Amino acid sequence: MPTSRPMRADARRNRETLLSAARQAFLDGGAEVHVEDIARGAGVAVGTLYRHFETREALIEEVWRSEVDELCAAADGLLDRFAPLDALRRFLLLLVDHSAVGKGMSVALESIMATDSPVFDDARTRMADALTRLLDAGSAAGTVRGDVTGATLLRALGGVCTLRATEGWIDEARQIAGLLLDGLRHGATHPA
Amino acid sequence: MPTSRPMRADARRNRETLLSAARQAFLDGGAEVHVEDIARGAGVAVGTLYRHFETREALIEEVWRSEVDELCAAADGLLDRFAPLDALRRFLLLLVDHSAVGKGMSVALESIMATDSPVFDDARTRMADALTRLLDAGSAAGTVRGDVTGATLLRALGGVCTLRATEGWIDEARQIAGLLLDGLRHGATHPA
Amino acid sequence: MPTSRPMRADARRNRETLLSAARQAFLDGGAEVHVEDIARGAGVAVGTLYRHFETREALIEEVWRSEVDELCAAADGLLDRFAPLDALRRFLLLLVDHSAVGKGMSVALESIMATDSPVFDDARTRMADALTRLLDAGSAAGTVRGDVTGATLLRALGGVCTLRATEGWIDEARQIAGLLLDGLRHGATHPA
Amino acid sequence: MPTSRPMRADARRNRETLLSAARQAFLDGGAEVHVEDIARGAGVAVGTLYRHFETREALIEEVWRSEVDELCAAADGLLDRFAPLDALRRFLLLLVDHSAVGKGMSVALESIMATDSPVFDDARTRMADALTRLLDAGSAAGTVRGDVTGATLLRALGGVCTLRATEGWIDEARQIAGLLLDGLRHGATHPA
DNA sequence: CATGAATGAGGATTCATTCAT
DNA sequence: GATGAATGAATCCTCATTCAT
Repeated sequence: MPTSRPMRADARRNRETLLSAARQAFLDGGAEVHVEDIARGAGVAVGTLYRHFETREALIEEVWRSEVDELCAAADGLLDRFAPLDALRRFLLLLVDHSAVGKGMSVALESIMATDSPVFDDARTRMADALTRLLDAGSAAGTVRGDVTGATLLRALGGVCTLRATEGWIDEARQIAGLLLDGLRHGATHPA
Repeated sequence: MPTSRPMRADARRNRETLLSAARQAFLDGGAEVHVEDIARGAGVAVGTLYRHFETREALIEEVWRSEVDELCAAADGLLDRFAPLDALRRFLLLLVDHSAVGKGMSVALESIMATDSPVFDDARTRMADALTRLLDAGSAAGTVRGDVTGATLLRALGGVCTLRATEGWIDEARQIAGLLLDGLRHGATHPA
Repeated sequence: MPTSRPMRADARRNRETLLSAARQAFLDGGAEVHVEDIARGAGVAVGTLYRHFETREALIEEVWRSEVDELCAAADGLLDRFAPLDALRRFLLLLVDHSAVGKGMSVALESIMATDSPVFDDARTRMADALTRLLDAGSAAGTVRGDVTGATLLRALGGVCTLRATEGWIDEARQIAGLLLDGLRHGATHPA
Repeated sequence: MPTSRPMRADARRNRETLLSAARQAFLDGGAEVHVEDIARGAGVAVGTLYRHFETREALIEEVWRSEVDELCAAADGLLDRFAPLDALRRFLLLLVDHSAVGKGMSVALESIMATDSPVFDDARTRMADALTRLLDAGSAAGTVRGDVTGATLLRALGGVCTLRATEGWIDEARQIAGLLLDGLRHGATHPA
């Protein structure tokens, strides 16, 4: 009886479905989603939800973790392939798109930033670190001002993701990203 | 609450105390404060709270309205006394200070932006309008780019106010305000 | 606003009713009574129960405490008025009657003895102390053997109270009390 | 479970293991053990548990039955080899030891006595009958008072078995057994 | 047969709101 | 008018039992 036998196929599927349902529920109804709703949204009973996630909080945390994982990886990937400023721009737009396709990032970001619960310390730190890497690269290249930290930019991104199915929000979000990018270029030593 | 009969002095005092207590409670405990706590904070019983405010939502709305009134008035006052770009800068810093002195603006803004509940439509619209007046003045003067709406800037301000007693958040908030301001100047026809 | 204004008449009445209902519920259904049942039994809603008692456990504890208070007081009263051995005999019979009139003592005793939860340490200790006083008096008078502690007698009393609406249980309980009493006299220095 | 086909060796082994695990679980955690825990303790999955026992209750009943079988057999064995009063004394001490060696008797007895569920009627009756045989023998020999029934003594034994890993409980249990024995001798026609 | 994932009724607790005092 | 006790729907979580793999 190995401690971690590979999860049964249907169980893994349910786990994924639950995570998706939770993401969707966050998008639809904000942060105070009810476990019953998530379960119903995934087409399973609450018991199943609790088999996969210790508590409501644990599920929420997991949703965030996966979102953050994805984004951090993207940030590093962009840095490998593009010039720093361009990587930064693309990352901000990625954030917008990420929110757009309903991946739940908007709520994630919002919660990560709006709370100081230790539960999200990790997510916050990793996001801030990813942003710091982008900013530092730009700063080293002289195309981004050097006095803004990843943590600060993370806060500033709130507006990009704080949206709720408003008409035309995508263009709005892109414009905000553009504003911040212009602001970051403003004091650079080698203005692009 | 018939307009005809003026409210008794103690009743009016209770009303004000309740509004203050609610503001303070929002600051201390986020948005999901309990009515009991607000009432206790005001030194009255829940029954008294309900005499003055139809529902919990009505009280919250009222708190927001007064915050927004104050800020909108400030925006117009600044426009009267300063050049548009300067007025905009001062307004952004005012927002930061407003949050700083515990006036509850941060939570207000957050809620106004993060919800699309019709309850806050009014507050949202008035805030956006105030910002639009500031932006339009700058745009007319050629010191602010002309393609950003008040509604968009309102969203972008989320990061300025989304803070929770973090060490050094004031400097962070000011820096974000600065970033946005620089971004807004970037495409202006007459760069300052 | 004095910290402890005397409780309103109807509130006090509800509190008492709830305690009675809880006692009755314990008698009827053992220790795993449901809060809803207790509340219904008292003719109030669960919310009222929770206004008076922090948690289910707190209510149970309170029931026990009042039962134990009553019995300990009785023990001391008997010692004042009767010779030690007689006081002991009367106390044991009192225990039987106490169970008989549905005061819930049986379940109380059972729970007190069958658990080592710190919640009941106090109740256990006070009961044991009361019994020790009775035994010591008898021992000093030479009518009760001197090597049995109150704690041990408390355990031995389990059988007196462990009963569930059996036909003829009162006589049975009295007989058990008699057996123990005879056992306690057996090694006395001055057999009665 | 048709009697016709003998149970497979591994199936029988699982059944035994489950009974042991249940006994142990009762000892460790009281009466409200969870089926999952029992199954885990036996190293099998719940499904296997349910293959062997219709319901949780059925398993519990089975545990009790085997305990009671063992004790009743012991009672009769003692009567064959010792004088009635001696047999009774030894039986009471056996009960103590039985509890001591973790055979689960304490919980069994407790449950048998503390419930009037028809589920345990059988166990209760057989235990009472065994005690009655011991008492009757003593009564016939004139060394035990004749007016106490096995059922009553069964109830009185509660205190002997109601124990939870208390320091020094064995001596306490033996002393209680001694008290009861002395009480039973007290009114005998031929006091020992 | 064994496994352990899924079910879902049931139970404890919270809190906005009402209403007797 | 003020008080704070009572209400009860709503929510999170548990666990005996079933059933697909």
